[in-house]
Amino acid sequence: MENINYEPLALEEEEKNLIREYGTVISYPKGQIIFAAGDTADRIYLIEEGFVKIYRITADGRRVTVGSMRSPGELMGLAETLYHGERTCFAGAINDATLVVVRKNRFEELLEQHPAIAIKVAKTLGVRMREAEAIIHEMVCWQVPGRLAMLLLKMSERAGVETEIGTKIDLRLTHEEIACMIGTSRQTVTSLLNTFKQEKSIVIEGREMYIVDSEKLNKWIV
Amino acid sequence: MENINYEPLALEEEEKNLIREYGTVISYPKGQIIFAAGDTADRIYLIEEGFVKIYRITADGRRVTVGSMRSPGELMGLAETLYHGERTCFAGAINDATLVVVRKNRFEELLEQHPAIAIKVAKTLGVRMREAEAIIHEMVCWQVPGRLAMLLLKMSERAGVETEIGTKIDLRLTHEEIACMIGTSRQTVTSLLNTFKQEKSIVIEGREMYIVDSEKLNKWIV
DNA sequence: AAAATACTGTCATACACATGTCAAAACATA
DNA sequence: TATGTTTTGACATGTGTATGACAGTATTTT
Repeated sequence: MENINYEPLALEEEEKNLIREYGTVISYPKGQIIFAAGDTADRIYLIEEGFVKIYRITADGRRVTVGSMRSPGELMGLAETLYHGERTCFAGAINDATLVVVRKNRFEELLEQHPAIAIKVAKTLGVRMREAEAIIHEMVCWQVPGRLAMLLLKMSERAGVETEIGTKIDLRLTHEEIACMIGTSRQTVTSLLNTFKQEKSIVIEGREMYIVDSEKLNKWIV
Repeated sequence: MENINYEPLALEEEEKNLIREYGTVISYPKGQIIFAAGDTADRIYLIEEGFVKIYRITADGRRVTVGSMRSPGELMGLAETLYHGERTCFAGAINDATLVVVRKNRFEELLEQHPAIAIKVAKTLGVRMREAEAIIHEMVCWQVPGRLAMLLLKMSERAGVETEIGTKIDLRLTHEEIACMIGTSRQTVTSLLNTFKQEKSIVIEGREMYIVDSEKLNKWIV
């Protein structure tokens, strides 16, 4: 198995400071929608705290999480702001979140005055492209168990906290939400998580989850 | 149905000329591999003539076309060259192709000296991100007939030539290749194309294909 | 603390599509 | 033109996973 791993291209502290200078801080409570499809894409965001999911809603009301999840330190809302002018997806705070918001014209000034940031933005989008391509690849080639195992591993890497029991993922996602991320049904997620629990590769306590045996999870990824 | 359409963000003629100055022209015959997974990503390409497909190969030898197809006037090979240093996918000439090749360090000079190009590159990647997200969305939500219909419509838009019969798509793709693009099996493509042929939304002559009724095709896209 | 809501577990049924196989047709090469 | 190779067409079988339904269990809200 290819285990390509693009650690999210981190911004340098000085780059973040530049962005902070150009923007203002806003807080969003858990569950709040940060932007919605159809909104004018006139601003970009730097995540200071919290996790954000990017998703679409289909004509028949189904949710699909495209492009996984954005973590603290990452920029978001770049693509449409740079080009299209209108959001094509939703962004929602998975938990309480603090973001730096930079308005489009300010952001453009920033890019023009600091070409290094423009290049960084291009690099970031490059990495995300590859991530998105990897997801397409997974959707086509892997079955649901593999996709779920991969999601858990990715989440533990990005949002995991080491504990005695194992890596704790404290995102409090419902099975429904997980299903949207990997393109399957809620019931399938339920039964697969139980399978993983039985083979002792994960431990679930309430809605907290611990990855205890990533090797075993890896075996599901064909 | 949402019919988001990101026409590939075209480069201005003067921008292309700049890129041409920084690179050299190379021709590839039909079928030739332009770069392969694992290659060092030390150059980017501007397509002058011909179409190029971007694909991956799985551990078990299956091909998956991620991110559709690149057309004349488009840049390719950006993402990894900007960041990662190693190709994660293959690029193959669908038909005879002519490309301008720019080596990485020359490209970086170009970006630094012409911030407008850097911003354009970021925009291009932004558009492709959205395209990739749209594909993920389609993979999750749509069934195979819808995905095939959409592929045909996209191809007619990007590589189509108007004729008396209808829009001609002269890419000479095999059913196998089409299957890789939409994540299905060769047999399913064969039988679906026959269905489309019977309902007279497409006409097939040899390996040339004509879209004669895009409305009917659109109906397959749920 | 009670009531309402949202989430999880489990089953039975259905079906879209993969897979395997084989023959016919088209294409490429000698 | 003849011959090997690739592509297409057709069908029969198998399976992963969706869907729906309902009971039990957590979480919120009142």
